[in-house]
Amino acid sequence: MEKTGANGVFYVTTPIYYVNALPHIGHSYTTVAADVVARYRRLRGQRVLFATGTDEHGQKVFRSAQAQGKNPQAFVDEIAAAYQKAWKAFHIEYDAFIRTTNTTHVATVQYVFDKLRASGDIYPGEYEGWYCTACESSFREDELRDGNCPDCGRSVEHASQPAYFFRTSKYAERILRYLEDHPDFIIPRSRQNEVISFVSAGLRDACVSRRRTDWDIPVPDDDSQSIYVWFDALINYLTVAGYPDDPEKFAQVWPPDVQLMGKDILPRFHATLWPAMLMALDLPLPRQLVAHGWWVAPASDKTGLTKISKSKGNVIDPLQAAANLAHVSGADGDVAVDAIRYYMLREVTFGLDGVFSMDSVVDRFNADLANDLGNLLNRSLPLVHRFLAGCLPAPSGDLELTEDIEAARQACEQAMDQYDFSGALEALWALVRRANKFLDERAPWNLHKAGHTEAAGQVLYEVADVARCVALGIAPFMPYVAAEIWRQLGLEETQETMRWQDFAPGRTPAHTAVGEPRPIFPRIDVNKLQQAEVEQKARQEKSTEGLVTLAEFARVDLRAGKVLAAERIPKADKLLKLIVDVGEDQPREIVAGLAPRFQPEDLVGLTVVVVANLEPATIRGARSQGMVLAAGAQEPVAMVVLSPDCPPGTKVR
RNA sequence: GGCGGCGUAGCUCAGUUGGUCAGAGCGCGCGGUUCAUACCCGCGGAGUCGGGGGUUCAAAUCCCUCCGCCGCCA
Repeated sequence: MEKTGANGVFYVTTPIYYVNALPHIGHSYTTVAADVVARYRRLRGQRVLFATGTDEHGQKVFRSAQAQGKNPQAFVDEIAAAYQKAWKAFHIEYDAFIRTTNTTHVATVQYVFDKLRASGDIYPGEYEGWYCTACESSFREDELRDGNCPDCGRSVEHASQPAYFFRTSKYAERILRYLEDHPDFIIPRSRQNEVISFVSAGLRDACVSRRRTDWDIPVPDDDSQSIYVWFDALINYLTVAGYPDDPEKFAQVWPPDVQLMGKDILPRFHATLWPAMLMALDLPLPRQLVAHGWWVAPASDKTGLTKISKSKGNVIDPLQAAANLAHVSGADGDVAVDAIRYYMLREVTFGLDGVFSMDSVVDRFNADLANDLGNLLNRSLPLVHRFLAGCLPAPSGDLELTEDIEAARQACEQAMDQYDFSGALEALWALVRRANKFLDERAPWNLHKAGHTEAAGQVLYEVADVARCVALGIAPFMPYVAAEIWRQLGLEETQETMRWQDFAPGRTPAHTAVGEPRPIFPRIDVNKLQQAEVEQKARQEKSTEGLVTLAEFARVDLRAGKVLAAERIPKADKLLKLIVDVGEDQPREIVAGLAPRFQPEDLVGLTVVVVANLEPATIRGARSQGMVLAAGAQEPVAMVVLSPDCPPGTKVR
């Protein structure tokens, strides 16, 4: 059952993304990383199956469609198309885009369910608990927080009904043993340790069905039940591989070589439920699971980092960042997209959280791409035209950069094997720097002046040779840029000609006629950039004295919030501390100067209007994460109150 | 509350089993160079390796403790 060498397909997956929302930076990050892996493996000559897709079932999707007055299929079609469009813009080349509403997938899910029910791993039981429709998750009584969903804080529905369970518990021991026998199963190691302790605490059987609804996969032969969305979703990896109807394909593809994901869906799903399902099906487990961290926005108040979320108004759109980068640098749009791909994988060690800021994007672009790599080409290729009539010589004698090239390739391979993308890029840049230094040391311009044009030619050959190798190395990360470098070197840049095995010294064909050098990464003048920003700001402020634009007003995130609790702040006459549910994971703490007019008990239960993206502040030792609207110029006179049926989190505008 | 991790140059971070381990990149300063996108190359760190204590001939690296931060679980 183990796929092998010649026929083996390198199978890499991203999770399938829930269509309740449009693609955001987290999705992009995972998918870009998977694309880098896929491209790297293709470059190495391996057959690759790179699968991504969309997770389209569930009540939440159904309700979102309804809310927009669309039928659910049209709704999911639209969002799936949005994902595909985004991936295209990101230069992502997947081999399969799986949608859970595909009939083949539905059939696979039902097949698996049926098979496991027949084997006894899925058994009927009684579901007792609390269900959060927003999270599609059920909780035991003791897991609730203040009677609400522990994940999102929303209210939960009591549910007691027949349901099917999967015997996760039966496989806990085996999973634990597997983890211990395969120390590299989960990357990074720290996550593996977390999972080990998670599993050591024991696993509960998972409820894998729900009361039948209109937008999910029915349990075979039981119309009263439908299949739990996570159970449905995980099976996508099997569907893509051809399970169970295409055994030939399946034999070549299974198991996945690597499954990439955000750290949030590792322990409960991919590292436990998923392996247990595979064990129950008697299928091999994926070779490796790789969990990455979050991108966070720079904190405005220096108190730490803030997770990116719409409510905080700090959403980062990498495609927008690419557009901005193209604008401020004058770089080609495709180069800018590649530069953002480079940035995301170079800036932060894969696995850790990172700060995404335009400042650091500009820094990376200038320092790494424009100065180091771009300038290497730009200072060497013109010399080939000037001294050598545009034609590289044949290499002769010992190539001086041989060891540097080989060391870079090895370091790069090793890093890529461990999904250490920043390490791989670092290794390549050591080679870039070495080549820049080599040019300085050998000064071909001086050699030429002194009449040693042949020697100058050898130096330029070696530099071009390094550029060619570096282009191979960065090709998985910056496919457009790599091809452009090859074009400028006068090489044919096709999938057949660009091969990893040619990441070796002396493989640049003799007498290659180099192309026209053209700066790929136009350097950004940071001073001008800052000046432009300052001027623009000044202009804006001046022209709009006393008035706010619609866009400015739209920056104020007003939302309905339900006051869960209120209390006086000791030794403060005017302040009350409110706990307000604004429809997020956690209710917020808000300090408000309402005490002169209101008693805490006047406020509890009210649905008020909250400024959700106000800069947080610490007032009298309490952390205030927002502001509630009230009438009254100085002292509060009346609260701005919404009708009680308005759900917390509803946008107010 | 339980388990685990982190706190190293202005910034972001590397530092396997204790002994060239006090480092890299960025930024900054100086110098060189001028082929190049004011670039590149070289040189420059008086950093108590969070505080304190301990083990050792020797600790950023092991142990204890305190402070701060984070993750998973409850």
